[in-house]
Amino acid sequence: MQQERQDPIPLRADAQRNREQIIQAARAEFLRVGMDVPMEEVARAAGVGIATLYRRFPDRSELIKAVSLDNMRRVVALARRLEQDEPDPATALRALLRSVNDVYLSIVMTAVSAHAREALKDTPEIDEQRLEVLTVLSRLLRRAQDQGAIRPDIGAGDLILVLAATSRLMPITDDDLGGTVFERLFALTMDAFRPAPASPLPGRPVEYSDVEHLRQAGGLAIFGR
Amino acid sequence: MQQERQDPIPLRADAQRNREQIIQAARAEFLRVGMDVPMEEVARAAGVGIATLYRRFPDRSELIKAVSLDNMRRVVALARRLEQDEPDPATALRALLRSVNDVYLSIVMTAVSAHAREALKDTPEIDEQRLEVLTVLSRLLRRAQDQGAIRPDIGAGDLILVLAATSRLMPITDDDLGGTVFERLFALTMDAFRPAPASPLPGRPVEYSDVEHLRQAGGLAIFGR
DNA sequence: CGATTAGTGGAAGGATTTCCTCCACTTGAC
DNA sequence: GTCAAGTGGAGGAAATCCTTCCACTAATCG
Repeated sequence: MQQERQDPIPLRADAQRNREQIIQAARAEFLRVGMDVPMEEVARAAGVGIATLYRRFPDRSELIKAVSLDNMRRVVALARRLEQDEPDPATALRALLRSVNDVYLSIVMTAVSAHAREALKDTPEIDEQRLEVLTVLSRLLRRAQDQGAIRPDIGAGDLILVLAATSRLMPITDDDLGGTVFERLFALTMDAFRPAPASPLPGRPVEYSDVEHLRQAGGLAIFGR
Repeated sequence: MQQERQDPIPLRADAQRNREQIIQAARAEFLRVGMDVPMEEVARAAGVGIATLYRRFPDRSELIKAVSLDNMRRVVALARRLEQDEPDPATALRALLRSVNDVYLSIVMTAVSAHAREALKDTPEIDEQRLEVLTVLSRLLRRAQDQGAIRPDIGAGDLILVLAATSRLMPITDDDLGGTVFERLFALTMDAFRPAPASPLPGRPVEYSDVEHLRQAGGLAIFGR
């Protein structure tokens, strides 16, 4: 489960460390700039040379694939763990959404960026895992709504789109202020979902299929480019 | 006030029309892609040739300047009108925030993008107008809080950052679904600001100076690049 | 500790994107 | 109808980005 590959020549210790640093840096840069961030910026952020990056990931597609899979696995693991261990659906949902960026990367970014779509074209595992996350998310949402902890007039699509927007507020540096600000804004955003809404929302709850539809039409700025 | 310049040779009718189309298209592309969007994409979106764009705006800086000024003027006009005509501060504030993108472009984007900072370096009017918008925004917020219409534990900076994130949800095409979805998500976001918060927010209210500070540190993803 | 070989960084050439100018053609204004 | 302002798009210059190559470094193993 936790194993890396079948059993190719294991990486040397330093190479393994670099590989992980690259994935982590790439993830951050993808979120900060986009999936079209220059490879050299990724290398610099990871503190390695450009050649090291290319040796490990022969082209951008491979890097995107590795980052996406790594991210997906983390989200799915978290989602499963939460659904199993946390009896209160509202708490579980909030904890899941708390890793906004993972969820955003998992559900939206891998489905939106042209680079990502190309890179992940022949990787069905991605779609499976995305579906898994979506399923858990929807289930938690419904249960939280059933027991009155979340306003009833929203759908999973609403949640995802708000998340997608909020992910832009993720702190990049280790700056203290940045961390605090994110905590505040996340809490603030969550407050929008509490029950007894101030006013009914226009239209009907947005589902994930609507998000898909919007993406195909390039309907929202967040799907730009 | 409404006059275009001192009195250079007035543009021919079709040229004037094209100029306006270009500004409008550039604004949309800036929001969709960023201030580094290729000039040709702007031209295409405006339905004009690349040469026409360059004839009207000799380089990117001029275009950014024109778009920013146009946008600023609209926001300032709206802000003044609202403060004068709308007695209820909460309603006025909401109406102002309703043009998320104008406000976002005015306050954040012109202060963040490297291109924009370079282009607007010697245009003090921009800073004046931004200050004007900020002043009205802060005043409306405080008044709305004083009369209990908005939760007391937020500052203008919180508002601006949430706006900045929400602007990513702006509809791009004329798609009906996109419009509705934006309305929903805007209403949802506003609901986060209603009084009697579910839980107190961590930290202290974020002011605009904090936003500036964060920008300089590149502290949030939204300031990326 | 020394040999071996996977691993590394950065320079550099090639490919691609983007900028911007030029000019033959079109169209509004008078 | 004249003509100057205006237009589109081709194409060269410039910048950006991708990728390879190779001399050098440092884990690993005996």
